[in-house]
Amino acid sequence: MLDERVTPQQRRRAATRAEILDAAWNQCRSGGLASLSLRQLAAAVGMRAPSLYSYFDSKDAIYDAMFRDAQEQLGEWMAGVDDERPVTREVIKRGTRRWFEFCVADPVRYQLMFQRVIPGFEPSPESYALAVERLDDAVSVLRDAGIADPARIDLFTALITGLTSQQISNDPGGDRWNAVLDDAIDMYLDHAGVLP
Amino acid sequence: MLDERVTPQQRRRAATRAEILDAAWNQCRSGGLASLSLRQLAAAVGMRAPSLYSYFDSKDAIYDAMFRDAQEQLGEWMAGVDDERPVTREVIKRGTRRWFEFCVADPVRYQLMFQRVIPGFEPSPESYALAVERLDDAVSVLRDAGIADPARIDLFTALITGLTSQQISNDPGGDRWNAVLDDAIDMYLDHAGVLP
DNA sequence: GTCTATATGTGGATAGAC
DNA sequence: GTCTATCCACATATAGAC
Repeated sequence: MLDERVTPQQRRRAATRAEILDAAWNQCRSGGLASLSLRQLAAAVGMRAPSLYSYFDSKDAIYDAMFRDAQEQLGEWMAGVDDERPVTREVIKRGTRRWFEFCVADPVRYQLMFQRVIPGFEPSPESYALAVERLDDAVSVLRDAGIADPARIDLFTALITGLTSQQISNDPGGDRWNAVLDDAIDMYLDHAGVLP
Repeated sequence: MLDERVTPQQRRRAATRAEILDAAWNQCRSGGLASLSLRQLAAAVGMRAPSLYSYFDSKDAIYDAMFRDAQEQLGEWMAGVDDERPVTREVIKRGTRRWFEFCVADPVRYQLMFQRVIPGFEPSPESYALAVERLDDAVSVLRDAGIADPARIDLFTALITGLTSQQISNDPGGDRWNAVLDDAIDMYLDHAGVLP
């Protein structure tokens, strides 16, 4: 933060990195997360494979950048949604639906964010911190709804991730579990005895 | 079924196949599903890689045999548990806990059975039929508990798989979500309005 | 600084000798 | 059935041209 000037070289470099990331997403969407190949990726942006190492230290660094990218997308997607107060049933349903939409819109992104699918890959602490922020937003909504018991919060995360991953795995493109979302929230809140 | 005699050669072959499968499970458990390497696998059973092709048509065929193996293990594990009648809350909780135990006991097995993690791999129709049988058992329990609405059943599968995968992903070896299981079943059955 | 060219070791898979 | 030899694609890393 000592020097915020951005040289043209840095701009160019960032643009190329973004282009590479974009191509990486496309490749993963069409063939699965693990199908990412540096040769094909380089070809997609008009390079040879070794040149990618000028922009990313390793293949895992690319995955990490994608992870971070996804978390930032989620942050923007949820902006303003988890802030609504007072918390009502409709607020919780709206937030959950919005999160659900984000996840089913891109199964590969969901895999990268929430499942450990790439053998050696773990997100860096900086990238992971973004994920923790999003979880904290959700926890804060539940707290303001009157739910503070950690076990009750664990039940919530299990319920929502279960609905989401079932939708992605067993009815991609459909809405079988989307149709159950509101009912699931009512079930949960009734059981918790809040927001009557 | 026209000729059920088993020659010594067939016995030997089946034994070797079983030995290969066992080694494959061990390799995946230590390095993740995707880490399976035919060279290492062959070495583990005292062969060279190409010899494996005498027993399995491809690497995916090995995954398929593992998938089938896992489904058969689940069938044995659940034998007698999903048959108890009349269905009470305790019966459902017991069945769910047993299924949960099976899943968390071997995360790699769970990944293979319920998540699509291997890029090209899909279970063969014959192997997948075993998975459908297990699901049918659970559905039959719910039906006999008075739950027939497909949407309600979808809610159940989402709830249980959510609890299980959260346990495996976020608290491996612990019992955070196991501790919520019974509460989750009560929540679900209360909401469904059955088995008061 | 960024690229091309190259080297090493890995992987799945096949052909053909025995 | 099992092996050797081989092929092709891959990730990773380094040397050197520009």
